[in-house]
This record gives sequence, structure tokens and C-alpha cells, in this order.
Amino acid sequence: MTLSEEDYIKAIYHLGKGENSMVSTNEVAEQMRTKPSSVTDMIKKLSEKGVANYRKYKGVCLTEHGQKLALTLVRKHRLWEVFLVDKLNFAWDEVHEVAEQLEHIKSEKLTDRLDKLLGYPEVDPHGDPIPSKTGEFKKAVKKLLNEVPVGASGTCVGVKDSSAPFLKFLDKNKIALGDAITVLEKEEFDGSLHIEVKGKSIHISNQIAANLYLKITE
Amino acid sequence: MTLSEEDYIKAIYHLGKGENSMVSTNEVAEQMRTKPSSVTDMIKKLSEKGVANYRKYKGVCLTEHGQKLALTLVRKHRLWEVFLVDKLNFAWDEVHEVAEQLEHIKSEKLTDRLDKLLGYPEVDPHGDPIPSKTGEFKKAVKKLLNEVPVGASGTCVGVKDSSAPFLKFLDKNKIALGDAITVLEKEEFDGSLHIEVKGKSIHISNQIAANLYLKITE
DNA sequence: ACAAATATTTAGATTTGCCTAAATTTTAAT
DNA sequence: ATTAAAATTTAGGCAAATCTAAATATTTGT
Repeated sequence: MTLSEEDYIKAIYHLGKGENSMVSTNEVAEQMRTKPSSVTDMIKKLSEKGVANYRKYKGVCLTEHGQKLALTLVRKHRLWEVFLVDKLNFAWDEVHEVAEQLEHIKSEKLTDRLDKLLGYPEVDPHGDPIPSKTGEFKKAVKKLLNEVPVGASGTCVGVKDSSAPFLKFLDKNKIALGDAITVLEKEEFDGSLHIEVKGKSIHISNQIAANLYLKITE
Repeated sequence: MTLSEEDYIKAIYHLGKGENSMVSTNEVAEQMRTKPSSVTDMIKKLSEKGVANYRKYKGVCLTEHGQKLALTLVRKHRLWEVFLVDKLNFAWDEVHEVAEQLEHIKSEKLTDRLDKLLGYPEVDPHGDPIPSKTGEFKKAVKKLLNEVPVGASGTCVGVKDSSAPFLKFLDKNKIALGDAITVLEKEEFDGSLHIEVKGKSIHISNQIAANLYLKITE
């Protein structure tokens, strides 16, 4: 598989956590399933193009210009996700791969018209915010379950820990991605929660709650 | 510029004129703005993959499988063109380049859902037919002006001869792409036409008419 | 602070698509 | 039918992205 400059920019952006922190060669390599030496090569090129700042052995971050490019990619990716769900009735959990391809289409007009068609959405189907044309973010509607206030409801849209044991736990407790969840009560002393899922009330530890993402709906 | 296998398949398909005739290395090279030797290389690879039939010095055509791939590409290209015009209000003459990118997106589900969203259109904005999922074509609604029956109307959607002199001629006669045209009268002896364009009645030779495409509307 | 472990870069090879130039085959003209 | 012209393929190289293995730098644990 041959990776594009845009793929590298995206990886650096995401690893930089929105705040444009320095990311290491190995981090990028692992994220992109490639070798560190390949990353070094490409990063040098991005650096020469004025897209990234690279310092040997120190890591890499995006330049202002690089960040603009990254934001544009994120914007396109998330707009396409909304399109797939809202207009083509894809399920929210099957859009990523296709959006991954669509985000590389080069046409500013296309992106802007798509934005308009969709009614200028502020978040994607996973609850992640969509940057505006000028790069501004609205706040996310996605929160870790343990940060959701009592009484609030949402849809389970992702996990932070995707290890087998955790997923197994979810399964055993009949919590699935896509489920509607309401926070009923929060224990003071240990942060554990009573939540309602599929009409059933269950009790989960803070540990668990800290690894489940909710897209808040009310 | 680095061309994909799909680009080659498309070129071979289009040069083969729908009927899957043998096309020459040089034809493909010219169409793709690349060198004959590059074409030879790629054609060999396509042949090994079972997508094309290649005989040294004789030319190339698509296998059954290759034709399926080509049809899928044409289908995707034209569906995206309809999308851009109908849903995103692009002008019909500015969609080609973007559709050229979109046609490479790999997702059968996406294509089928798009088809549905658009109401299963049978022709694209240029009047060219859209293959169905199973590869069937409806007949084109695009005709050369000299083949259009007297009384019929349409929109000028393209030229066969795109040389500067011809385009200059069109300009001088105030015929532009996108214009509505009605055929008023046809001369028996030389095939020349009286047509109405923008409220004006003008007279054009068969020669000219044989190089103007109309998308028939009534 | 030092050695061992880890991370990163460099060197050199590989693959792929493309190119130029030379060799070969086919086509066309007399 | 023969030869000149045109088309096509082959040979050899280049550039880009990647990989492996070796070299170098940084970090960590004691």
C-alpha cells in the first residue's frame, strides 16, 4: 500500500491531539502501519514542502499551513460521513472506510456545496465536531460516559479501550455500539454509575464509564 | 502524473467504442497523454491480471471481466455527474473533472445508494446513458445535430470537433454549450439545417451539424 | 553518570510506473 | 514484392515510496 502525503498529514494531526504537539516517528509509523524509516523519509519531504516542522530525533509537528490542510481533510471526512448517514442511509458505524476515500477528493466547490446540502452540520455521526470552512470548531457532542451529567442521554458511539476483554465485558452487559443510554445516578465515593440501556437499569464502574463514548442528544 | 489501472481500463473501453474492438498502443498512449512504451508495460500487466487480452503488435481489448470493470466505472462516473448537477447545483459542464475523481471510490453500497437517491437516472447531464447495476444500457439521448429529426429540441451538450477554428465558428454564430436548440427545417440536397438558437433562426451546414451534440429533450 | 534498552536515522535494495533510445515488426507506397 | 514509413516492443534508467539491516542518538534504570 502506498500512502499519500495527506495520509501522513492526517496521522500527524490526530496524534498531535488537535493541539499541535510534537509526535514521534514511531507513533506515526505504528498509526499508519508502516516502518519508522519510511516515516522519516516522508517527514523530511513534508518538512521541505513547508507542511511540517521536523527536528531530527525530536519528532514532528505541523506548520500553520499543514494544520490548515489537516483541518480541511477532517472537514471533508466528517461531512462525507454525514452525507452517507443522512442522505444514503448508511449506519453510523459503517461510514468510516468510505469517508476515508472520499476525503481525498479535491474540489473546494464540492465540499462547500455538500456542506450546504447537509444543512451546515456541526457534528458528524460519531459526535465529533466538523470544522467550518474557515477552520473553526464547535464543541464536541461526544463525551466519555463518566463525564456525562446525571439525567443526560445519548448514543453509544465508540470505545476508548478496544481491547478484547473490554469488548467482552460490554457484550456480557448487553451494551452495544448504537445503544441509547441514559445516566440515572452517579455514586459520589467511587464514581460508579447507574445507567439505563435498552429499558434495563444497570450499574457500571467508573473504569468502564471512562472508556465509553456517548454522543449526547439531550 | 501516475495513472491507475482503472484509468487504462477506461481508456481501452472508450476507444473500443462500446463494441469491444481491438485498440492500438498508440491510440491508448495519445488518449492518456503518456508514451507508447508505458502503455505496453501496463497492458501486459492488465493482461496477466485477466482484465485485458493483448497480442503483441496487434493491440488490446478488454476481457469480459475487464468490460464489467469498465462499465462499473462508467456507471459511477455518470451517477456522480448527475449527483453534482441535481443535488449540488453544479453546471453540467463543470462536473467532469470532479466525477473523474469520484468514480474511483470503491464501495458498491455507495454506488447503489447513490443511484437510489438520484431516482435511478438513465442518462447523465451530457445525455449519455448510465449503465444499470447489471451493466445494461438504455439508449443515449444524445445525438449529433445532423441526426436530429426536424421539429425536435435539445440542449447543446458537446462538440465532436474541439479544434480552435470550429469553436471560433460557434462563437461567431452565437452558439454556446448549454444553449437550447430546435431544428426548424432540413435542406434535402446538402443536409444543411435551419435551427433556432436563443430566439434567432440561423442556417448551418451539415458539416457543422455533424460536430455538435444535442441532448434531446422533446 | 553509565550501561542497557529504546528510538531514530542512514544506507542500500526493491518495486512500480514512466521515460528515452534502439531494435523489431507491421503497414503502405511504388 | 520490396522498401520506406509508421507503429510497437525491448532494453536500460530514473524517481518515488517502501523495506531491511546497520549505525547512531536518546532515554531509562540503577
